Amino acid sequence: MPCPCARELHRPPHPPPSTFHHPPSPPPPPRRHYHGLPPPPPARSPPFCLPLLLRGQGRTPPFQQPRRARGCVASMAAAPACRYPPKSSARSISRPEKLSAAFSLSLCPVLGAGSGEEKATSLQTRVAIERPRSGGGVEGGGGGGLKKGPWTQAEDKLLVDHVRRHGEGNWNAVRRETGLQRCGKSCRLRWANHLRPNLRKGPFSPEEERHILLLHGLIGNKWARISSHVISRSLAASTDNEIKNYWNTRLKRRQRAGLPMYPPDIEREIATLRAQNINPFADADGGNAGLQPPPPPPLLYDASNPFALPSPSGSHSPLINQNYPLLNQMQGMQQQQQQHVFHLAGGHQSPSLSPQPAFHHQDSSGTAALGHGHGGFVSSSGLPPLPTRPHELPSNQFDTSTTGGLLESLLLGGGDHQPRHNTSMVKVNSMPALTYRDPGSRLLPVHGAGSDSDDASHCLTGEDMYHGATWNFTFEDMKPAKRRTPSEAGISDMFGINAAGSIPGEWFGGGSTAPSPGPSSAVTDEEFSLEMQQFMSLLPLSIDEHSWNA
DNA sequence: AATCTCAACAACCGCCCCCCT
DNA sequence: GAGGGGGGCGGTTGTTGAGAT
Repeated sequence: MPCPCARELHRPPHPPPSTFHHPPSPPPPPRRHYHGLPPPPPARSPPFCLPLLLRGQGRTPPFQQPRRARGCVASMAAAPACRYPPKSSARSISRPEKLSAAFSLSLCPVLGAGSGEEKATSLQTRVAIERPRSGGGVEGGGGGGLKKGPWTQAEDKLLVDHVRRHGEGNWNAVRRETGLQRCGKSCRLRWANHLRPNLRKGPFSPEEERHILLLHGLIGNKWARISSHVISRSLAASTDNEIKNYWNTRLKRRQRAGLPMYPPDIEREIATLRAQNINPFADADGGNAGLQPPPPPPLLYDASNPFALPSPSGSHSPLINQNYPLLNQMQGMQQQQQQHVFHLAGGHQSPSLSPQPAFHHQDSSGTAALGHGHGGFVSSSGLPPLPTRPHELPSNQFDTSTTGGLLESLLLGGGDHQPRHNTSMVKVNSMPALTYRDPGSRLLPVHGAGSDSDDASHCLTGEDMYHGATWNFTFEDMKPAKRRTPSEAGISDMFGINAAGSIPGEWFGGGSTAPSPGPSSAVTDEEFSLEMQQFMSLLPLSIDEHSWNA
Protein backbone atom coordinates (compact mmCIF):
# COMPACT_ATOMS: atom_id res chain seq x y z
CA MET A 1 0.00 0.00 0.00
CA PRO A 2 1.54 3.23 -0.99
CA CYS A 3 2.30 5.72 1.59
CA PRO A 4 -0.64 8.09 1.92
CA CYS A 5 1.73 10.93 1.64
CA ALA A 6 3.47 9.63 -1.40
CA ARG A 7 2.31 12.58 -3.37
CA GLU A 8 4.33 14.69 -1.08
CA LEU A 9 7.41 12.92 -2.25
CA HIS A 10 6.60 13.59 -5.83
CA ARG A 11 5.65 17.14 -5.32
CA PRO A 12 7.92 19.25 -7.42
CA PRO A 13 10.35 21.22 -5.38
CA HIS A 14 9.45 24.74 -4.58
CA PRO A 15 12.47 26.89 -4.60
CA PRO A 16 11.78 29.74 -2.31
CA PRO A 17 11.77 33.20 -3.71
CA SER A 18 15.25 34.30 -4.23
CA THR A 19 16.61 37.73 -4.51
CA PHE A 20 19.70 36.50 -6.16
CA HIS A 21 20.83 38.40 -9.13
CA HIS A 22 21.45 35.38 -11.15
CA PRO A 23 20.02 34.24 -14.39
CA PRO A 24 16.93 32.18 -13.97
CA SER A 25 17.86 28.79 -12.88
CA PRO A 26 16.99 25.86 -15.03
CA PRO A 27 14.47 23.48 -13.63
CA PRO A 28 15.90 20.99 -11.25
CA PRO A 29 17.58 18.19 -13.09
CA PRO A 30 15.72 14.97 -13.24
CA ARG A 31 16.70 12.25 -10.99
CA ARG A 32 19.73 10.62 -12.33
CA HIS A 33 19.00 7.42 -14.07
CA TYR A 34 21.73 5.00 -13.72
CA HIS A 35 20.42 2.59 -16.19
CA GLY A 36 18.79 4.87 -18.61
CA LEU A 37 19.86 7.43 -21.08
CA PRO A 38 22.61 9.72 -20.11
CA PRO A 39 21.46 12.98 -18.69
CA PRO A 40 21.89 16.11 -20.70
CA PRO A 41 25.22 17.75 -20.23
CA PRO A 42 25.32 20.40 -17.60
CA ALA A 43 26.12 23.93 -18.29
CA ARG A 44 29.78 24.35 -18.60
CA SER A 45 31.28 25.56 -15.44
CA PRO A 46 34.08 27.98 -15.39
CA PRO A 47 37.42 26.66 -14.36
CA PHE A 48 37.46 26.14 -10.69
CA CYS A 49 39.28 28.95 -9.10
CA LEU A 50 39.61 29.51 -5.43
CA PRO A 51 39.40 33.26 -5.65
CA LEU A 52 36.25 32.94 -7.59
CA LEU A 53 34.88 30.65 -5.02
CA LEU A 54 35.90 32.86 -2.23
CA ARG A 55 34.15 35.66 -3.90
CA GLY A 56 31.05 33.69 -4.31
CA GLN A 57 31.07 34.03 -8.02
CA GLY A 58 29.06 31.56 -9.86
CA ARG A 59 27.40 30.51 -6.72
CA THR A 60 24.00 29.23 -7.34
CA PRO A 61 21.43 30.10 -4.80
CA PRO A 62 20.86 27.44 -2.27
CA PHE A 63 17.67 25.54 -2.07
CA GLN A 64 17.12 25.67 -5.75
CA GLN A 65 17.33 21.99 -5.89
CA PRO A 66 15.74 20.80 -2.75
CA ARG A 67 16.99 17.53 -1.67
CA ARG A 68 14.97 14.52 -2.23
CA ALA A 69 12.57 13.80 0.50
CA ARG A 70 13.14 10.64 2.32
CA GLY A 71 10.74 8.63 4.27
CA CYS A 72 7.10 9.06 4.79
CA VAL A 73 6.35 12.66 5.24
CA ALA A 74 3.26 12.10 7.23
CA SER A 75 4.91 9.97 9.76
CA MET A 76 8.21 11.70 9.65
CA ALA A 77 6.65 15.01 10.32
CA ALA A 78 6.17 13.98 13.87
CA ALA A 79 8.88 11.47 14.01
CA PRO A 80 12.50 11.36 14.79
CA ALA A 81 14.86 11.81 11.99
CA CYS A 82 15.57 8.19 11.63
CA ARG A 83 12.87 5.66 11.71
CA TYR A 84 14.73 2.48 11.57
CA PRO A 85 15.42 0.56 14.65
CA PRO A 86 18.77 0.94 16.21
CA LYS A 87 21.62 -0.89 14.76
CA SER A 88 21.81 -3.27 17.58
CA SER A 89 18.36 -4.43 16.87
CA ALA A 90 18.68 -4.51 13.15
CA ARG A 91 21.69 -6.68 13.30
CA SER A 92 20.42 -9.25 15.61
CA ILE A 93 16.80 -9.74 14.84
CA SER A 94 14.64 -10.18 11.84
CA ARG A 95 12.31 -7.54 10.65
CA PRO A 96 9.18 -8.90 12.31
CA GLU A 97 11.14 -9.20 15.45
CA LYS A 98 12.32 -5.70 15.03
CA LEU A 99 8.80 -4.53 14.78
CA SER A 100 7.86 -6.41 17.84
CA ALA A 101 10.82 -5.02 19.58
CA ALA A 102 9.88 -1.53 18.66
CA PHE A 103 9.23 1.24 20.99
CA SER A 104 8.05 0.33 24.38
CA LEU A 105 6.99 2.98 26.75
CA SER A 106 8.02 1.05 29.70
CA LEU A 107 11.54 0.89 28.42
CA CYS A 108 11.79 4.43 27.29
CA PRO A 109 11.81 6.72 30.26
CA VAL A 110 11.89 9.85 28.22
CA LEU A 111 8.92 9.13 26.10
CA GLY A 112 7.30 7.22 28.82
CA ALA A 113 6.87 10.46 30.57
CA GLY A 114 5.69 12.13 27.48
CA SER A 115 2.29 12.81 26.22
CA GLY A 116 0.05 10.28 24.68
CA GLU A 117 0.60 11.96 21.39
CA GLU A 118 4.25 11.40 21.66
CA LYS A 119 3.68 7.82 22.51
CA ALA A 120 1.40 7.34 19.58
CA THR A 121 3.80 9.06 17.30
CA SER A 122 6.59 6.93 18.42
CA LEU A 123 4.56 3.84 17.96
CA GLN A 124 3.60 4.89 14.51
CA THR A 125 7.11 5.49 13.53
CA ARG A 126 8.43 2.35 15.04
CA VAL A 127 10.88 4.09 17.20
CA ALA A 128 12.83 1.30 18.60
CA ILE A 129 14.48 1.34 21.88
CA GLU A 130 17.83 0.13 22.75
CA ARG A 131 18.11 -3.54 22.97
CA PRO A 132 21.04 -4.92 24.77
CA ARG A 133 23.89 -5.73 22.57
CA SER A 134 25.61 -8.94 22.90
CA GLY A 135 26.74 -9.12 26.43
CA GLY A 136 24.26 -6.53 27.46
CA GLY A 137 26.40 -3.78 26.12
CA VAL A 138 25.34 -0.28 26.63
CA GLU A 139 26.49 2.83 25.04
CA GLY A 140 29.56 4.37 26.44
CA GLY A 141 30.82 1.19 27.91
CA GLY A 142 28.61 0.87 30.86
CA GLY A 143 26.29 3.78 30.56
CA GLY A 144 23.45 1.85 32.08
CA GLY A 145 20.40 1.86 29.86
CA LEU A 146 21.36 4.64 27.58
CA LYS A 147 19.09 4.87 24.66
CA LYS A 148 20.32 4.51 21.15
CA GLY A 149 18.81 4.84 17.79
CA PRO A 150 16.63 7.53 16.41
CA TRP A 151 15.89 10.56 18.41
CA THR A 152 12.40 11.42 19.33
CA GLN A 153 10.83 14.80 19.47
CA ALA A 154 10.70 14.65 23.19
CA GLU A 155 14.38 13.95 23.34
CA ASP A 156 15.08 16.71 20.93
CA LYS A 157 13.09 19.08 23.01
CA LEU A 158 14.93 18.12 26.12
CA LEU A 159 18.20 18.65 24.39
CA VAL A 160 17.22 21.94 22.86
CA ASP A 161 15.90 23.20 26.14
CA HIS A 162 19.08 22.25 27.84
CA VAL A 163 21.20 24.00 25.28
CA ARG A 164 19.00 27.02 25.48
CA ARG A 165 19.61 27.21 29.16
CA HIS A 166 23.20 26.21 29.38
CA GLY A 167 24.63 26.56 25.96
CA GLU A 168 26.67 24.07 24.11
CA GLY A 169 29.24 21.92 25.70
CA ASN A 170 29.31 19.77 28.75
CA TRP A 171 27.22 17.28 26.93
CA ASN A 172 27.43 14.69 29.57
CA ALA A 173 25.59 17.05 31.84
CA VAL A 174 22.60 16.87 29.58
CA ARG A 175 21.80 13.46 30.83
CA ARG A 176 22.25 14.41 34.42
CA GLU A 177 20.20 17.53 34.24
CA THR A 178 17.47 16.51 31.87
CA GLY A 179 17.17 12.83 32.42
CA LEU A 180 17.76 12.29 28.78
CA GLN A 181 18.95 8.77 28.37
CA ARG A 182 21.58 9.62 25.84
CA CYS A 183 25.28 9.76 26.15
CA GLY A 184 27.00 13.05 25.76
CA LYS A 185 28.39 12.17 22.43
CA SER A 186 25.02 11.37 21.09
CA CYS A 187 23.69 14.64 22.37
CA ARG A 188 26.49 16.57 20.81
CA LEU A 189 26.00 14.82 17.52
CA ARG A 190 22.29 15.35 17.55
CA TRP A 191 22.72 18.98 18.30
CA ALA A 192 25.45 19.56 15.83
CA ASN A 193 23.86 17.74 12.98
CA HIS A 194 20.21 18.45 13.43
CA LEU A 195 19.21 20.84 16.13
CA ARG A 196 21.61 23.68 16.24
CA PRO A 197 20.59 26.94 14.72
CA ASN A 198 21.72 28.07 11.34
CA LEU A 199 21.92 24.59 10.03
CA ARG A 200 21.75 24.58 6.36
CA LYS A 201 19.77 21.70 5.02
CA GLY A 202 19.64 21.82 1.34
CA PRO A 203 21.41 20.76 -1.74
CA PHE A 204 24.90 21.76 -2.38
CA SER A 205 25.10 24.15 -5.19
CA PRO A 206 27.32 23.09 -8.06
CA GLU A 207 29.84 25.58 -6.94
CA GLU A 208 29.77 24.27 -3.42
CA GLU A 209 30.22 20.82 -4.75
CA ARG A 210 33.23 21.91 -6.67
CA HIS A 211 34.44 23.64 -3.60
CA ILE A 212 34.11 20.47 -1.65
CA LEU A 213 35.96 18.61 -4.32
CA LEU A 214 38.78 21.05 -4.28
CA LEU A 215 39.05 21.08 -0.55
CA HIS A 216 38.93 17.36 -0.40
CA GLY A 217 41.60 17.17 -2.99
CA LEU A 218 43.72 19.45 -0.91
CA ILE A 219 43.22 18.16 2.55
CA GLY A 220 41.58 14.80 2.23
CA ASN A 221 38.87 13.50 4.47
CA LYS A 222 38.92 16.42 6.79
CA TRP A 223 35.21 16.77 6.82
CA ALA A 224 35.01 19.18 9.63
CA ARG A 225 37.44 21.50 8.00
CA ILE A 226 35.79 21.18 4.68
CA SER A 227 32.54 21.82 6.38
CA SER A 228 33.83 24.85 8.13
CA HIS A 229 35.13 26.20 4.91
CA VAL A 230 31.90 25.61 3.15
CA ILE A 231 30.11 27.10 6.07
CA SER A 232 32.13 30.22 5.84
CA ARG A 233 31.12 30.55 2.28
CA SER A 234 27.58 29.49 2.52
CA LEU A 235 26.68 31.56 5.53
CA ALA A 236 25.03 28.57 7.03
CA ALA A 237 26.23 25.28 8.26
CA SER A 238 26.45 22.20 6.25
CA THR A 239 27.50 19.62 8.70
CA ASP A 240 30.59 17.60 8.32
CA ASN A 241 28.41 14.57 8.38
CA GLU A 242 26.49 15.87 5.46
CA ILE A 243 29.58 16.55 3.48
CA LYS A 244 30.99 13.24 4.46
CA ASN A 245 27.88 11.47 3.33
CA TYR A 246 27.91 13.42 0.16
CA TRP A 247 31.45 12.46 -0.51
CA ASN A 248 30.99 8.86 0.36
CA THR A 249 28.07 8.47 -1.94
CA ARG A 250 29.94 10.24 -4.64
CA LEU A 251 32.97 8.13 -3.99
CA LYS A 252 31.05 4.94 -4.26
CA ARG A 253 29.32 6.09 -7.35
CA ARG A 254 32.43 7.08 -9.14
CA GLN A 255 34.40 4.14 -7.95
CA ARG A 256 31.77 1.91 -9.36
CA ALA A 257 32.05 3.70 -12.62
CA GLY A 258 35.80 3.57 -12.56
CA LEU A 259 35.96 7.29 -12.76
CA PRO A 260 38.33 9.73 -11.22
CA MET A 261 37.09 11.51 -8.19
CA TYR A 262 37.99 14.92 -9.43
CA PRO A 263 37.28 16.63 -12.67
CA PRO A 264 40.42 17.64 -14.47
CA ASP A 265 39.97 21.30 -13.88
CA ILE A 266 39.70 20.72 -10.19
CA GLU A 267 42.73 18.55 -10.27
CA ARG A 268 44.58 21.28 -12.00
CA GLU A 269 43.42 23.72 -9.42
CA ILE A 270 44.57 21.40 -6.72
CA ALA A 271 47.90 21.09 -8.39
CA THR A 272 48.14 24.79 -8.78
CA LEU A 273 47.33 25.54 -5.21
CA ARG A 274 49.64 22.93 -3.93
CA ALA A 275 52.31 24.19 -6.20
CA GLN A 276 52.08 27.61 -4.65
CA ASN A 277 53.90 26.56 -1.54
CA ILE A 278 53.19 29.75 0.19
CA ASN A 279 51.85 30.78 3.48
CA PRO A 280 49.75 33.88 3.34
CA PHE A 281 50.08 34.34 7.05
CA ALA A 282 53.79 34.40 7.01
CA ASP A 283 53.84 38.07 6.28
CA ALA A 284 50.41 38.96 7.41
CA ASP A 285 50.82 38.45 11.09
CA GLY A 286 54.46 39.03 11.21
CA GLY A 287 54.84 36.16 13.54
CA ASN A 288 55.19 33.33 11.21
CA ALA A 289 57.70 34.86 8.96
CA GLY A 290 60.54 32.58 8.42
CA LEU A 291 58.95 29.80 10.35
CA GLN A 292 57.80 27.89 7.40
CA PRO A 293 60.17 25.22 6.31
CA PRO A 294 61.46 25.37 2.81
CA PRO A 295 58.72 24.31 0.54
CA PRO A 296 59.02 20.74 -0.45
CA PRO A 297 57.88 19.66 -3.83
CA PRO A 298 54.17 19.97 -3.96
CA LEU A 299 52.11 16.91 -3.86
CA LEU A 300 50.78 17.19 -7.30
CA TYR A 301 53.51 19.16 -8.79
CA ASP A 302 55.27 17.48 -11.55
CA ALA A 303 57.81 19.29 -13.60
CA SER A 304 56.51 17.55 -16.60
CA ASN A 305 53.05 18.59 -15.82
CA PRO A 306 52.20 21.77 -17.58
CA PHE A 307 49.33 22.45 -15.25
CA ALA A 308 50.95 22.04 -11.95
CA LEU A 309 52.33 25.49 -11.87
CA PRO A 310 55.86 25.76 -10.73
CA SER A 311 56.43 27.04 -7.31
CA PRO A 312 56.93 30.71 -7.55
CA SER A 313 60.30 31.98 -6.71
CA GLY A 314 60.33 33.17 -3.19
CA SER A 315 57.47 30.88 -2.59
CA HIS A 316 56.82 32.23 0.83
CA SER A 317 55.23 35.16 -0.81
CA PRO A 318 51.63 35.30 0.05
CA LEU A 319 49.46 33.64 -2.40
CA ILE A 320 47.18 36.57 -2.23
CA ASN A 321 49.84 38.84 -3.51
CA GLN A 322 50.62 36.82 -6.50
CA ASN A 323 47.84 34.97 -8.03
CA TYR A 324 45.00 35.67 -5.71
CA PRO A 325 45.09 39.32 -4.88
CA LEU A 326 41.51 39.22 -3.86
CA LEU A 327 42.40 37.19 -0.88
CA ASN A 328 43.95 40.28 0.55
CA GLN A 329 40.57 41.81 0.55
CA MET A 330 39.02 38.70 1.82
CA GLN A 331 41.21 38.53 4.82
CA GLY A 332 40.73 42.15 5.55
CA MET A 333 37.04 41.68 5.39
CA GLN A 334 36.85 38.76 7.69
CA GLN A 335 36.52 40.69 10.85
CA GLN A 336 34.09 42.99 9.20
CA GLN A 337 31.99 40.13 8.05
CA GLN A 338 32.01 38.54 11.43
CA GLN A 339 30.92 41.72 13.02
CA HIS A 340 28.21 42.01 10.50
CA VAL A 341 26.96 38.59 11.32
CA PHE A 342 26.73 39.33 14.97
CA HIS A 343 25.11 42.55 14.20
CA LEU A 344 22.44 40.68 12.38
CA ALA A 345 22.09 38.58 15.44
CA GLY A 346 21.10 41.62 17.34
CA GLY A 347 24.47 42.11 18.84
CA HIS A 348 23.69 39.64 21.49
CA GLN A 349 25.25 36.33 21.89
CA SER A 350 23.49 33.79 23.88
CA PRO A 351 25.45 31.20 25.73
CA SER A 352 25.30 28.84 22.88
CA LEU A 353 26.39 31.48 20.52
CA SER A 354 29.05 32.82 22.67
CA PRO A 355 32.42 32.74 21.11
CA GLN A 356 33.42 29.20 20.80
CA PRO A 357 37.00 28.39 21.33
CA ALA A 358 37.43 27.62 17.72
CA PHE A 359 35.24 30.35 16.46
CA HIS A 360 37.19 33.38 17.26
CA HIS A 361 40.48 32.07 18.06
CA GLN A 362 43.52 33.77 19.31
CA ASP A 363 46.38 31.64 18.38
CA SER A 364 49.59 31.34 20.17
CA SER A 365 51.23 33.95 18.07
CA GLY A 366 48.60 36.41 18.94
CA THR A 367 47.09 36.43 15.55
CA ALA A 368 43.40 36.73 15.68
CA ALA A 369 42.04 34.00 13.63
CA LEU A 370 38.54 33.33 12.67
CA GLY A 371 38.18 29.68 12.99
CA HIS A 372 35.69 27.16 12.11
CA GLY A 373 33.14 26.28 14.65
CA HIS A 374 32.43 22.71 14.10
CA GLY A 375 29.77 21.76 16.42
CA GLY A 376 29.15 25.31 17.30
CA PHE A 377 27.70 28.33 15.78
CA VAL A 378 29.06 29.03 12.42
CA SER A 379 30.67 31.83 10.71
CA SER A 380 28.79 33.41 7.97
CA SER A 381 31.57 35.52 6.82
CA GLY A 382 31.66 34.04 3.42
CA LEU A 383 35.34 33.83 3.91
CA PRO A 384 37.63 31.00 4.56
CA PRO A 385 38.30 30.29 8.17
CA LEU A 386 41.68 30.76 9.53
CA PRO A 387 43.54 28.10 11.37
CA THR A 388 42.09 27.11 14.63
CA ARG A 389 43.73 23.90 15.55
CA PRO A 390 47.39 24.30 15.03
CA HIS A 391 48.00 21.14 16.88
CA GLU A 392 46.31 19.04 14.36
CA LEU A 393 48.41 17.20 11.95
CA PRO A 394 47.21 16.31 8.57
CA SER A 395 45.50 13.07 8.24
CA ASN A 396 47.14 10.13 6.76
CA GLN A 397 45.60 11.00 3.51
CA PHE A 398 47.85 13.83 2.65
CA ASP A 399 51.10 15.23 3.46
CA THR A 400 50.06 18.76 3.37
CA SER A 401 53.47 20.05 3.90
CA THR A 402 53.89 19.81 0.25
CA THR A 403 52.10 23.00 -0.22
CA GLY A 404 52.64 24.83 2.97
CA GLY A 405 50.32 27.25 1.40
CA LEU A 406 47.11 28.97 1.78
CA LEU A 407 44.73 26.14 2.16
CA GLU A 408 46.78 24.28 4.61
CA SER A 409 46.99 27.39 6.60
CA LEU A 410 43.33 27.87 6.30
CA LEU A 411 42.19 24.39 6.78
CA LEU A 412 44.84 22.50 8.55
CA GLY A 413 46.00 25.03 10.97
CA GLY A 414 48.83 26.37 8.97
CA GLY A 415 50.35 27.83 12.07
CA ASP A 416 51.69 24.55 13.15
CA HIS A 417 55.30 24.10 12.59
CA GLN A 418 55.50 20.55 13.45
CA PRO A 419 57.83 18.50 11.39
CA ARG A 420 56.29 17.02 8.40
CA HIS A 421 57.32 14.60 5.90
CA ASN A 422 58.50 15.73 2.60
CA THR A 423 56.71 13.64 0.13
CA SER A 424 56.29 14.79 -3.34
CA MET A 425 54.03 12.05 -4.43
CA VAL A 426 51.62 10.48 -2.08
CA LYS A 427 49.26 7.73 -2.71
CA VAL A 428 46.16 8.38 -0.82
CA ASN A 429 44.29 5.32 0.10
CA SER A 430 41.07 7.01 0.74
CA MET A 431 41.36 9.08 -2.32
CA PRO A 432 41.91 6.72 -5.15
CA ALA A 433 41.69 9.39 -7.70
CA LEU A 434 44.76 11.03 -6.37
CA THR A 435 47.06 8.29 -7.22
CA TYR A 436 48.95 10.14 -9.75
CA ARG A 437 50.69 9.22 -12.83
CA ASP A 438 54.26 8.69 -13.55
CA PRO A 439 56.27 11.70 -14.50
CA GLY A 440 55.60 12.61 -17.99
CA SER A 441 52.07 11.63 -18.03
CA ARG A 442 49.26 13.99 -17.71
CA LEU A 443 47.85 15.11 -14.45
CA LEU A 444 45.14 12.64 -14.37
CA PRO A 445 44.31 10.19 -11.74
CA VAL A 446 44.76 6.58 -12.10
CA HIS A 447 41.42 5.21 -12.80
CA GLY A 448 40.10 2.40 -10.86
CA ALA A 449 40.52 -0.96 -12.30
CA GLY A 450 36.88 -1.63 -12.24
CA SER A 451 34.83 -0.21 -14.95
CA ASP A 452 31.17 0.01 -14.83
CA SER A 453 30.47 0.58 -18.39
CA ASP A 454 26.92 1.22 -17.64
CA ASP A 455 27.58 4.01 -15.30
CA ALA A 456 30.51 5.24 -17.19
CA SER A 457 28.54 5.50 -20.29
CA HIS A 458 26.37 8.01 -18.60
CA CYS A 459 29.12 10.20 -17.54
CA LEU A 460 29.41 13.41 -19.28
CA THR A 461 32.15 13.72 -21.69
CA GLY A 462 33.79 17.02 -21.62
CA GLU A 463 36.73 18.62 -23.18
CA ASP A 464 39.93 19.20 -21.45
CA MET A 465 40.20 22.80 -22.06
CA TYR A 466 43.90 22.71 -21.74
CA HIS A 467 44.64 19.64 -23.71
CA GLY A 468 41.77 19.29 -25.97
CA ALA A 469 41.45 15.85 -24.63
CA THR A 470 38.22 14.44 -23.41
CA TRP A 471 37.30 13.51 -19.95
CA ASN A 472 34.50 11.83 -18.27
CA PHE A 473 32.88 13.62 -15.48
CA THR A 474 29.72 12.80 -13.73
CA PHE A 475 28.73 16.21 -12.75
CA GLU A 476 27.29 16.39 -9.33
CA ASP A 477 24.43 18.59 -10.17
CA MET A 478 22.97 15.59 -11.79
CA LYS A 479 22.37 14.03 -8.51
CA PRO A 480 18.88 13.94 -7.21
CA ALA A 481 17.67 16.92 -5.43
CA LYS A 482 17.04 16.70 -1.79
CA ARG A 483 14.82 18.62 0.41
CA ARG A 484 14.41 19.37 3.99
CA THR A 485 13.61 16.22 5.76
CA PRO A 486 10.25 15.87 7.33
CA SER A 487 11.83 15.17 10.62
CA GLU A 488 13.43 18.51 10.49
CA ALA A 489 10.16 20.04 9.61
CA GLY A 490 8.80 18.31 12.62
CA ILE A 491 11.50 19.71 14.76
CA SER A 492 10.83 23.14 13.47
CA ASP A 493 7.18 22.75 14.09
CA MET A 494 7.82 21.39 17.48
CA PHE A 495 9.72 24.45 18.51
CA GLY A 496 7.67 26.90 16.66
CA ILE A 497 10.21 27.68 14.06
CA ASN A 498 8.59 29.53 11.28
CA ALA A 499 9.18 29.10 7.63
CA ALA A 500 11.98 31.57 7.64
CA GLY A 501 13.76 29.53 10.18
CA SER A 502 13.28 31.88 13.02
CA ILE A 503 11.63 31.09 16.23
CA PRO A 504 9.09 33.53 17.42
CA GLY A 505 10.31 35.14 20.49
CA GLU A 506 13.32 33.94 22.25
CA TRP A 507 15.87 31.78 20.61
CA PHE A 508 19.24 32.22 22.13
CA GLY A 509 18.34 35.78 22.56
CA GLY A 510 18.46 36.31 18.88
CA GLY A 511 14.92 37.39 18.47
CA SER A 512 13.39 37.83 15.13
CA THR A 513 16.48 39.39 13.74
CA ALA A 514 18.64 36.49 14.61
CA PRO A 515 20.48 35.00 11.70
CA SER A 516 18.20 32.26 10.79
CA PRO A 517 17.98 30.23 13.91
CA GLY A 518 16.39 26.89 13.86
CA PRO A 519 17.23 23.75 12.08
CA SER A 520 17.31 23.46 8.38
CA SER A 521 17.00 26.12 5.83
CA ALA A 522 18.10 28.37 8.53
CA VAL A 523 19.37 31.15 6.36
CA THR A 524 16.64 32.73 4.47
CA ASP A 525 17.17 33.76 0.96
CA GLU A 526 16.73 37.32 1.97
CA GLU A 527 19.40 37.10 4.56
CA PHE A 528 21.67 35.18 2.33
CA SER A 529 21.14 37.54 -0.51
CA LEU A 530 21.65 40.52 1.70
CA GLU A 531 24.94 39.30 2.94
CA MET A 532 26.05 38.15 -0.41
CA GLN A 533 25.11 41.41 -2.00
CA GLN A 534 26.95 43.34 0.62
CA PHE A 535 29.81 41.01 0.27
CA MET A 536 29.90 41.10 -3.45
CA SER A 537 29.54 44.81 -3.54
CA LEU A 538 32.90 45.07 -1.92
CA LEU A 539 34.55 43.07 -4.59
CA PRO A 540 35.50 44.12 -8.05
CA LEU A 541 34.07 42.38 -10.96
CA SER A 542 36.22 40.32 -13.14
CA ILE A 543 36.09 38.84 -16.54
CA ASP A 544 35.43 35.53 -14.97
CA GLU A 545 32.49 36.83 -13.15
CA HIS A 546 31.03 38.43 -16.18
CA SER A 547 31.45 35.35 -18.18
CA TRP A 548 30.08 33.19 -15.45
CA ASN A 549 27.05 35.26 -14.85
CA ALA A 550 26.45 35.98 -18.47
C1' DA B 1 4.14 -6.97 -9.05
C1' DA B 2 8.36 -8.38 -7.22
C1' DT B 3 13.00 -7.67 -6.83
C1' DC B 4 17.16 -5.22 -7.22
C1' DT B 5 20.03 -1.18 -7.13
C1' DC B 6 21.03 3.16 -5.71
C1' DA B 7 21.34 7.61 -3.25
C1' DA B 8 20.71 9.70 0.92
C1' DC B 9 21.50 10.14 5.59
C1' DA B 10 21.06 9.34 10.66
C1' DA B 11 23.56 7.42 14.05
C1' DC B 12 27.07 4.68 16.28
C1' DC B 13 31.81 3.57 17.20
C1' DG B 14 36.63 4.02 18.04
C1' DC B 15 40.41 6.85 18.17
C1' DC B 16 42.51 10.88 19.35
C1' DC B 17 43.47 15.34 21.55
C1' DC B 18 42.87 18.86 25.04
C1' DC B 19 42.23 20.23 29.55
C1' DC B 20 42.06 19.71 34.32
C1' DT B 21 43.42 17.67 38.59
C1' DG C 1 54.06 13.41 34.19
C1' DA C 2 49.94 10.40 34.74
C1' DG C 3 45.18 9.66 34.62
C1' DG C 4 40.54 10.67 33.56
C1' DG C 5 36.77 13.28 31.59
C1' DG C 6 35.03 15.94 27.85
C1' DG C 7 34.80 16.64 23.31
C1' DG C 8 35.89 16.40 18.23
C1' DC C 9 36.60 13.85 14.17
C1' DG C 10 36.57 10.29 10.68
C1' DG C 11 34.98 5.72 9.43
C1' DT C 12 31.39 2.79 9.11
C1' DT C 13 26.85 0.68 9.42
C1' DG C 14 22.17 0.20 8.54
C1' DT C 15 17.71 1.80 6.91
C1' DT C 16 14.88 4.22 3.90
C1' DG C 17 12.29 5.49 -0.53
C1' DA C 18 12.65 5.82 -5.38
C1' DG C 19 13.68 4.23 -9.65
C1' DA C 20 15.22 0.48 -12.64
C1' DT C 21 14.96 -4.16 -14.06
